[in-house]
Amino acid sequence: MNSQSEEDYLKALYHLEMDFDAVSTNSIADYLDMKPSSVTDMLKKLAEKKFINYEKYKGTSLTKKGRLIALSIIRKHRLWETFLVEKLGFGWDQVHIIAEQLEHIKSEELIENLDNFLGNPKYDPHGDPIPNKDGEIEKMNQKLLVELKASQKGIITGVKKGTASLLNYLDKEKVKLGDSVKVIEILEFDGTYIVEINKRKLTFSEKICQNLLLETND
Amino acid sequence: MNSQSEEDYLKALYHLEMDFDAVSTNSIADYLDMKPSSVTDMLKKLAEKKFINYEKYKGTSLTKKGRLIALSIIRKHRLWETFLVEKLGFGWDQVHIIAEQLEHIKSEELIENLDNFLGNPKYDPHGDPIPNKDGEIEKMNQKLLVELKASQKGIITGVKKGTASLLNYLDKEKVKLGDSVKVIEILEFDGTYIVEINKRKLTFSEKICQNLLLETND
DNA sequence: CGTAATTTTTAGTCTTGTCTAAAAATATAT
DNA sequence: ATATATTTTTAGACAAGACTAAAAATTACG
Repeated sequence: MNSQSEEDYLKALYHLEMDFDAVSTNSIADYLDMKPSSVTDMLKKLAEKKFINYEKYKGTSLTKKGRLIALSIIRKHRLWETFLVEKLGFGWDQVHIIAEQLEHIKSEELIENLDNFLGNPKYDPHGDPIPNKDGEIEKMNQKLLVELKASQKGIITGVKKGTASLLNYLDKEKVKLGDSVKVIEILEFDGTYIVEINKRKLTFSEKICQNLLLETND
Repeated sequence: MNSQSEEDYLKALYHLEMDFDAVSTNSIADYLDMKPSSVTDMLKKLAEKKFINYEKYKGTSLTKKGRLIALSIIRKHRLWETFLVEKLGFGWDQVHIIAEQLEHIKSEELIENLDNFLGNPKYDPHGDPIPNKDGEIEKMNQKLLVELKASQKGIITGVKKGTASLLNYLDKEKVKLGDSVKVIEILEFDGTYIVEINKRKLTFSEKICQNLLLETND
């Protein structure tokens, strides 16, 4: 049985691996709001249990075993969020903190029954996909940024043919493939998109949005 | 904010106070399956926080403040049990362990929304009363079926402690908590009760009648 | 290339909540 | 009423998981 703390670390690792290739000790510490020394201690423990590949000073990554545990926590989190919004009438912005607690409840049967009760939803109220009990996540679709509406999210996968120069522009703006994009606002006047990437607000013209490819989940 | 462990102690105190007047250190240790020395440590801490009245070697009792916390945990426990049985299809006997985890989730709003979602139930699936948010427990006119005379009525609220197997029997007979019971006839010879439940006539042995709890209106 | 800055790890401390072993207080029984 | 048994508390240890401060490794820069 894994502790709540171990589960939090594995979940953090999973989320950080989406954004960065090698996950550094400091980035985990930032993410979990803890000191790097505490992180090092836990990484040793998780490596001992074969949940992560860890080499001193070299960063870390989840093993298959570790990833499955992370996905099972994410599954629980997103199912509980769905429950809180769909059944208990919470707003989608209120549920995260409560789900952070509920995700650690230990019972296979509970989560399967909850899943059925909710009608086996594929996405949570934030639009994030819910892993199935084998840790599989529905493959996402590719879309242009211009097809997204406010508050929707995607991951940058590339640019349309013949627009290689766009990549240079993105590079200059420190935007990389794999970066996560969230639409904050779309200006009605000229179709300009205001988006958030890596915690920074950026403004994209309509032309850019017509050429930027994203992976989304619907 | 109280720790899970503190909450477990307060809940134990509450249950033990029902059965015994003075709650001894050893009885708490037995109840929680811990060593008496650990209990002493925690009692000091709880006394410090004014949750209990504690005098060395003299036993302990809940303060008003402590009792309210205990009741709020019991409220959560029983609401979650109701949810698990009514909504997720768990059996009566499976829900206790899961509810022991769920009862420690911190969120006032969660429990109020859950209460409403469940239709503000007054009794949990075991027939135990659910305290309201002010810690008040509806005084029950709880009787055993065997105390009723012919033509009297009641609502099934549960079974006596230690007779969980009776629940299975009732289940098999399609009798649920909340069902209304009317005594049709009591056989003088062996005390067998003939009752009507859901428009069906059923026969209960005297032993069953001695263990079946009902809510009556007198 | 070598020094400075940054990142990561080590070493040692602290808190919470448990334990064991032994001492102290209380209860029981002749 | 005193010796014995039981209960309760104290004292000290330990594990988990966090922290601080300092050392070591890595990275970045002039």
